[in-house]
Amino acid sequence: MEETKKRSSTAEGILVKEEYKVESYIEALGKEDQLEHVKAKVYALREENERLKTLLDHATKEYQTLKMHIFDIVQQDEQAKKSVHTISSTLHQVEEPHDLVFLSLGRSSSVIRKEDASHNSNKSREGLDVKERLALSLDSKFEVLNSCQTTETMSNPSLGNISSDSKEDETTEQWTRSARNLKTKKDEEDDVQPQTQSKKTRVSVRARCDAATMNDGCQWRKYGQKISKGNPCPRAYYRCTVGPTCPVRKQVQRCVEDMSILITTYEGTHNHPLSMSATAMASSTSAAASMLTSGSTSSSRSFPGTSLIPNTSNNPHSLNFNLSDNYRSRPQLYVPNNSSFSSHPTITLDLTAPSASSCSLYTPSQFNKYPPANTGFSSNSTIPTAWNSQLYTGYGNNKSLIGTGTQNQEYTYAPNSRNQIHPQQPLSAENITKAITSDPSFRTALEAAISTIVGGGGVDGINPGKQVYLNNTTSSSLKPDHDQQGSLLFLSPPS
DNA sequence: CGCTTTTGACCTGCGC
DNA sequence: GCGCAGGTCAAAAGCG
Repeated sequence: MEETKKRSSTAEGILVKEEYKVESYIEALGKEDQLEHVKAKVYALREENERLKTLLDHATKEYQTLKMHIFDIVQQDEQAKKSVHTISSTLHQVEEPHDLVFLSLGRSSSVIRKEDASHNSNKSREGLDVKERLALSLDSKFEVLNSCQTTETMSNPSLGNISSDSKEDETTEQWTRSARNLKTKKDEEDDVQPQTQSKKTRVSVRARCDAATMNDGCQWRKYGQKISKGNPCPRAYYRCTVGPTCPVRKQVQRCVEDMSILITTYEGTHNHPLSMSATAMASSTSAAASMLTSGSTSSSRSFPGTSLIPNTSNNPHSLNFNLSDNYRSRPQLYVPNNSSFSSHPTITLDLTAPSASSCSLYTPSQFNKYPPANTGFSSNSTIPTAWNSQLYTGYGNNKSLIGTGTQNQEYTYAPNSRNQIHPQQPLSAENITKAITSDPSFRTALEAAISTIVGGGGVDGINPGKQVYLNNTTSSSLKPDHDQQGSLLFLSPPS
């Protein structure tokens, strides 16, 4: 910026000198026929001067705007940390709260402006001349349960008791034990071991793909294939072959409802460096898995969860998704509690959901009721094209879900015309928020997603000049229309 | 020849 | 204990 200013002032000085020289020259010659020619030259020089001034002004404005955005991001990053405490304190005040976590990513100028009135963090954005914005927000909303919810909650020890970490830990442990249905002592010992835990936690990615498998940047070797019940399409089992001892495996199966949808389930932790594209996928899935594991276990206990990224590497390129028009759709996170997930908590990133202005939640019975949608994720795609994903996580018998969409109106809940809540959530907002805010890999993934969007100027529909906001706020709301509590991880779509 | 894929057998967990 | 389903193993086949 300073350099630009210097160059501009230098140019101005040169112009003034040249003007002076020319005028002197005219005087000396005294030739009228040359006067017009020289005047035109001077005029042209003045115009050039004006253009340079305009350029300088523009550059200065852009510089100020960028400064504001950096400030915004830093501010919201701080608020993200504060929100954990806010959520915690709110939970202490509200008995059996109904929690709602928002996580938005996408161009969302209108969304942001609508919520500006209630979100302090957005105040600084007022008056900014921004045509397009990328918004990444992390909001938490809490709801007081109605009587039905309370009954439901009381029947399930894993719900509601989130007023303190210790209580949460205790109830989560109770629920976990219940879900495991009196597992053996050996299993309990395994729970302490991170690797075992990570092995049990899975991240599933639903995406449209014509090829047999998604090209996620890793090398895989097929080691088995099975026809699973209820799906005529065989399920293929792959093992990571990048590292000789890499324990990561994935299952690939076509969706029975829509054969164009490929469901890829990852399990395990890479113990070797990954390519950038593989790291992108690994980080996103790892982050999702970390969320799941953070929400399902004691906060005092830490384990890596299903980390698909190498243990030893940083992942600055995580979530390196290619974006198409589908990026306008919000990623959706689901917590299915199918019985099949009881021993394998699974998060599903659904990259097939269409763009939606409101959100829906899904029960496991609705798990397959996805409407056809275009994600642009094809056999040629290296990475899913958009944060157009839905994330399911599943625990035991507690049917729950985190998600958004429009597909299932009967589950629609929209306190803000876009929010919905779903019954029987084993994950509390506190857990999710904790997980998100405390998990560096998730932050890394989101940040990388943003940088990808911003940096990927050539991607379809993406304006390289768009700006990014991190929005992390907390608010409260009542949701009396729902009879069960739930958590919603909401990645709002761009407007 | 080496690697990958295929495929039937085997193992394990869970529900009845 | 039995049957079922999911998951894994490993030998055989295929491929470049």
